Amino acid sequence: MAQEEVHDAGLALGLSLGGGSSSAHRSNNSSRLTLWEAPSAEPSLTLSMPDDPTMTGRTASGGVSSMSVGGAVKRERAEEAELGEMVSSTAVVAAEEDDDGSTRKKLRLTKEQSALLEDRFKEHSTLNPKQKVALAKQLNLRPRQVEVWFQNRRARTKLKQTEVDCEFLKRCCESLTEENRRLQRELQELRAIKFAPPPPPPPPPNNAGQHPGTPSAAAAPAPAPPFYMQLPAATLTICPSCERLSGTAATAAGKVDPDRPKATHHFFNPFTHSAAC
DNA sequence: TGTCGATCTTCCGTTACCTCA
DNA sequence: ACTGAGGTAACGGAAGATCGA
Repeated sequence: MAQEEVHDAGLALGLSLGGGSSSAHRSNNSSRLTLWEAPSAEPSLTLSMPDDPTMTGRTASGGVSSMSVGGAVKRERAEEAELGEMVSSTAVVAAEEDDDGSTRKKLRLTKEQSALLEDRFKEHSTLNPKQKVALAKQLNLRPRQVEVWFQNRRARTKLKQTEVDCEFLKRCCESLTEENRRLQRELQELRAIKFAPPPPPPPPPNNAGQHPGTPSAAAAPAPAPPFYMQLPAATLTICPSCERLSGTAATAAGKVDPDRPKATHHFFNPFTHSAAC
């Protein structure tokens, strides 16, 4: 891929002076200077190897080179600058240079890091920049890594949900197919009755109630309602804003059976995942 | 007030690394 | 020891939103 094309050939070097001093550097908005309070009282010197993908385009002065490689990377540079290169060596596995300088070593998050990220994700699936930086600081990771983790986590959640929805639709489809077959059979039977010769004399009373045209009706138990009918279908309406089916219309009309459970279930629409409704 | 460019955020598809059976 | 599959960190690009000139 072209990712190596943007790697700064130079050795990225972040230098911060300790003793509680503040360092000033440029954020990604080059017209703005931000002050950063050094997190450590100790003088620190952080070196990153040239092929570290997260250091793309950074100049040796810790600023941002003129090479434009996309908003996310530029943003990350600024965020890292704000963090003052506080990332520990344990977090940065991706720094070994290969012979051709084209490797992309991969960080493996620790259990503690994953657990904390999961906790935060449960609270909110997105992070604002402040939260991101704070969390990165807490985890001893780069903000970009936290950001990427949340992106991938959202993608995994979505994929999982898609699988669940797919399974649900499959069952709906099977149920509808079976129901269709049943109705077709019933239709054929009704047609047969309509065009059949006059019925024989009425059957004995113990057979009362059995349909003359359905000899198997008494023997066969009543079929279970199809899968889709187990849903409160009568209360389903399509929400115009999100195209989901919902159960509000019948409820609003006051025609809902009080014994029936409230139709709070959001019928699945595979094409919209909006939670706005 | 409308337009334009820069920037940011998120999503998506993909790549590449790592682990494990 | 080798290998293929699966998981996932990381990437680049597109689209949409926001902001200042």
